[in-house]
Amino acid sequence: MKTLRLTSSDRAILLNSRFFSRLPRTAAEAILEGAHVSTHEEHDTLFRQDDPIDDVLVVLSGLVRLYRLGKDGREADIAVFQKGEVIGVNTMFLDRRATANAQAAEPSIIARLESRKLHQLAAEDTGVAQALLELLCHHGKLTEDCLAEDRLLTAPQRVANYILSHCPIGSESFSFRLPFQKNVLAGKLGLAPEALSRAFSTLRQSGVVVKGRVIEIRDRQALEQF
Amino acid sequence: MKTLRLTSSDRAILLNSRFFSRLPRTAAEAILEGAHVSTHEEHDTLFRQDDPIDDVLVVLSGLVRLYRLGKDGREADIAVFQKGEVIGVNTMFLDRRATANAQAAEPSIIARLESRKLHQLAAEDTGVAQALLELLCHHGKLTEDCLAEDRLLTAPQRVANYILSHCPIGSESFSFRLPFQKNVLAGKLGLAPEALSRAFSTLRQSGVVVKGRVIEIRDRQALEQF
DNA sequence: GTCGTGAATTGACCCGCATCAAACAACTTT
DNA sequence: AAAGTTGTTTGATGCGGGTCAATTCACGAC
Repeated sequence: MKTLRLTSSDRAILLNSRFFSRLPRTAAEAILEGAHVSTHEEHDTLFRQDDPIDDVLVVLSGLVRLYRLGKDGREADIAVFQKGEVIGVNTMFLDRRATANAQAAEPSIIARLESRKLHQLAAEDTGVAQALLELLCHHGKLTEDCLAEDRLLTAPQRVANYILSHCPIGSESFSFRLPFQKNVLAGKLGLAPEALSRAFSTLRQSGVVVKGRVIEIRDRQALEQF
Repeated sequence: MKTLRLTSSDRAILLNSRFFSRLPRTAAEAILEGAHVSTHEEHDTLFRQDDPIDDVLVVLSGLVRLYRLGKDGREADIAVFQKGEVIGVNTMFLDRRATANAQAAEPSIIARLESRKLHQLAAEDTGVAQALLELLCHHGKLTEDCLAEDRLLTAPQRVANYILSHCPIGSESFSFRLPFQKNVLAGKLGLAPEALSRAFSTLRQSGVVVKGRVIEIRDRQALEQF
């Protein structure tokens, strides 16, 4: 891993991200001031549970998995972050210690923002605070969704849900490419890879065709009522 | 359900709550201005998923269960709120629609704060925003904890965890009274009531004695390593 | 105290998914 | 083309916990 300054394309990615685009421009600039960039290989650990955290991370490219460890060493994914998503805001307002482990799930480029500075800006500028509030609410909702899905849905239902969430409204049949390995998807859905595979083959009878990373949906209705 | 103004003891409960105590005093006063109170019987519904929400709720007494419904009518608890806890902040910064159902799990008294006003105060006063940020981070962490527990721990382990979280540090044996029905605890832990019961009887061999709502712990060590 | 009602427990059974092992497939490497 | 390497699928098996039914228990009303 090496640390660099931001390139102009890095800046562009950041400024277009969901979070930055809600930030007052001056604040966005101020935060970018102290930003650095690091590159990581697959399986690199970005931080570990209970580590003291001084930076907020933003994924510029690649994929980051956030997970907790059980006593027996098993891993439970809490969240998966893609390009433009922000990691570690929670930490900033708690005790500054990570509540989970973060690991690159593919080769990744990560922007690191000083959380002290961001925290301070939030204390000075309600626009910044507002953006953070929206970000946290959004994260919170995703986690809640996840929890509810775990408790209410079977494996094929979760997968059907995931597929539908990638389906443009109105279209009856369509196809898309998984944004990451099935491995990672399984973790995100709280499944073992084998269970994901079996779920896909169950869904075949509802018009889901899987070819490598490409998912094709032939009958949206059937999926919805699964 | 009937709606009233705040009594002075209501005010006291609010001002001592985790959230209000972090609020600038003037802001706290301002919010209390427009506050109302409602009383509810057990099983009363406070709001339903997708309902438009105009108030943030604070539990003055009793207990509120937040849950989602599955297609088949099964319920999955997202969170349980006790005295002094705040419900519906997420909603305020999203699309103002409830992401879950809320129901009184026992006879309850609820304070209702105008979320418009709170939102506005947050936009004017970074102190208010700060308090909200901390609140959201805290909620977020609890939900994450829940998700991780669901995925990593068996029923007896979750129960052991719950018990330990109520154990004052340092004491080797102690006892406490469950703050709500086992029913509710089961839901909170993502278990059927029967599973909770079985978990308790599994833990008996580790020195846990259950008498009605009172839990007695004889051997903390044994619990921790479960 | 007795009674009655809802909560909690226990037993029997079954389903979903984790786990382990092995076969396959898609890519690299040589 | 052959041999790894890594990701994915398939099969066999076992455990955890959900569900249904039947008691038993706890607690408030009387």
